[in-house]
Order: sequence, then C-alpha cells, then structure tokens
Amino acid sequence: MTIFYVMKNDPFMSIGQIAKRTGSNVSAIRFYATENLIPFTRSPSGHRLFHRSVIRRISFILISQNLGYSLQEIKGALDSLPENRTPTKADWERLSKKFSQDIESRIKQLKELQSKLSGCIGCGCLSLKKCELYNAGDYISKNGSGARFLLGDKPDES
Amino acid sequence: MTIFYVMKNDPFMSIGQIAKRTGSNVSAIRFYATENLIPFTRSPSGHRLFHRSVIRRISFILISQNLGYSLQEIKGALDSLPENRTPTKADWERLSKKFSQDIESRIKQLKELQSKLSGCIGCGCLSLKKCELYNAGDYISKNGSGARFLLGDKPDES
DNA sequence: TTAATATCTCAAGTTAACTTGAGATCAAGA
DNA sequence: TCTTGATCTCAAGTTAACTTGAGATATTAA
Repeated sequence: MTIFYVMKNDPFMSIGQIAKRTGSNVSAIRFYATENLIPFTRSPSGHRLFHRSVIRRISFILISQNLGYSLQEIKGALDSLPENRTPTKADWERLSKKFSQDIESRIKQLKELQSKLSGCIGCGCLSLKKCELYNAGDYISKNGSGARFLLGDKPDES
Repeated sequence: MTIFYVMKNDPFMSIGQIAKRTGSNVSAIRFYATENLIPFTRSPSGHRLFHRSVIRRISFILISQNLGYSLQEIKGALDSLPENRTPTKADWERLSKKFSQDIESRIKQLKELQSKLSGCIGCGCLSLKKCELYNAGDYISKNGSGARFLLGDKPDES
C-alpha cells in the first residue's frame, strides 16, 4: 500500500522528474539537495521526494549561476526565503537588495564594454594606439577577494 | 654588461612589476604566460620580460573574466589580435562580433531579472503564488554544453 | 514474475584557474 | 661582499561544482 505517497495529483516528484523538468542531471539535483539548496523529504524506501516548487528554486539557481553568482551566494539568497511561511516584504527586500545593486553595476560595465566595442568597429580602427577598447581606461574590477587595478599603463608604443 | 635589456625607458618589465601594475599575483602572470595568453621574451639569465602592452592585454583578460568568459574564450579573442602587426578592421570585427552579441543578451537577461526584482519589492509581495520573480517564466539558459529548460512548472500551490 | 530502469550511498575523479612549496639561481642595496 | 628579495622550474595542492563508478535496493513495464 504505497498509495500514501504516490497518489495522483500529489505534489511530490522523483529526482529523475525534477532533473528532466529543469534540464539538469540527476547528480546535480542530488548535489543541490545535499548542499541544502533545495528542500526534500524521503519516501519510506529512502528515495528523495521533491515538491514541485523546487523546480522554480532550481530555475533561480541556474539563472543566478548564469549571471555569475556562486552557489554560496545563491544559497544565501535562497535562505532568506522561508520554506514554511510566505515571504514578507522584508524577506524580499533582503533577497533583492544585494542582487539589485550587483545587477545594476554589471549592466553598467557591460554597456561600457559594448560601447567601446561598437566604437571600435565603426572607427575603422587601424592602430592599437588609437583603439578605444584596447586603451579603455579607469577600470576597477572586483573579483571575490579584493580589488584589482587595471589598465594602469599609458597608451603609447603598444 | 646587462645594460642591453635593463636600460632606462626601455619597454620591458619584470613579472613582479606586471603583477603590481595589474593587481594580480606573480603566479597568475606566470600562468597566463605559459598558457600563451600574453607574449614575453627572456632575459639572458632566463627571467621573463614583458612589454608594457601586456598590461592592457591582462586588463582585457580580467575584465572579460569578470563578465564570465573562460580563459579559452578569451584566448580565442586575443588570438585574433595580431601581435606583430596593427589590427585591421576585419580583426576587430571578428573579435567583437561574438562578444557584442553575448553582451547584448546578457544585458537583456539582467534587465529582466532587475525588473522582476524591483516589481517584487514594490508589490509588497506577500505570497509566492503572486510573486513575479518567483514565478518568472520562459527562460532558457545556455550553459556551455547544451540548453536547459527552466521554470517549466506552473504557479499554483508553491 | 522477471527484466529493465531508477534510486540509493559513498568514494573518488574532473576541469578551470590558479596557488603553494621545494630547491636553486639571479639581482640589488648596504 | 654579503645578504635579502625576485625569479626560475616542476610537481603537487586547492576550490567550486559537479560527474563517474561500484555495489546494492526499489520501482515499473511487459
């Protein structure tokens, strides 16, 4: 009588189903689960059971990863979303504040690089000496641990 | 008589100087050099000598890494820039085309995420069922090898 | 019922991008 | 000259984010 956890329309899914729905490997889902990025319970026989809402959680993980966030950062963000109560405004503000600032500065950086690039294409750019991209200046990139000082060289005989 | 490669105003710099100017570790510069991301010659005694233009090359590397490109991709881009002649318009177009498209789609993704986020903060968002970010749909993220299908779940009892 | 899938655990392997360490040589300042 | 401090090579270690493999149990389809 396993109908208790296998009944139709119940919200629990197997690890394989979750994997298929998110386009991930089973091993990756297992990894996220053991790293406490996604909640799960167990069937009587020991198989993992996931609520379908973890699909969205995984989506959030994959999107954020694609934007360059580490699993630790993502876990931090997800942790601020309560599993057992609906999120409050404060929950969301906490989740989004850091992300929002980050996103803004990323967009800014990308736009700068973009305009340097298109300027380059348009200008016919026959010399590195004059190239805007190559000579792009005043950059400080943060990279996890501490700032790096870039493009400190003067544009002359390159 | 080492004046030949140590003379004042000559454009060659030691690995330590390059490291300092780019804010990187000596070991990282050595790594880039052995991976052929930056050109160098040797002093008679075997020490690496870098032209100051590699500072800009390294800047390009660090910026691109910050945007999520791998060293292999970056090497591909840098390889299209000739070391011994000034780049032609075609060189630049090759270099920038892929980057440019990439950047555009990244900006687009970030803007979407951004608007979802700010919508969330503004809306008071007391339920996951109504949350725009949590329910953000129709995403396909590319991740190196193959597409992933995201957020395929319907927003109901999460 | 039986064969094929799917899961499980636990340990070890993988790739990228470096870093660290050992042991040796080189260069620069007092 | 002597002694730090910079470099060198080569091998091995490190972290993140998974993947792979072995050996065992569960579930499903025919």
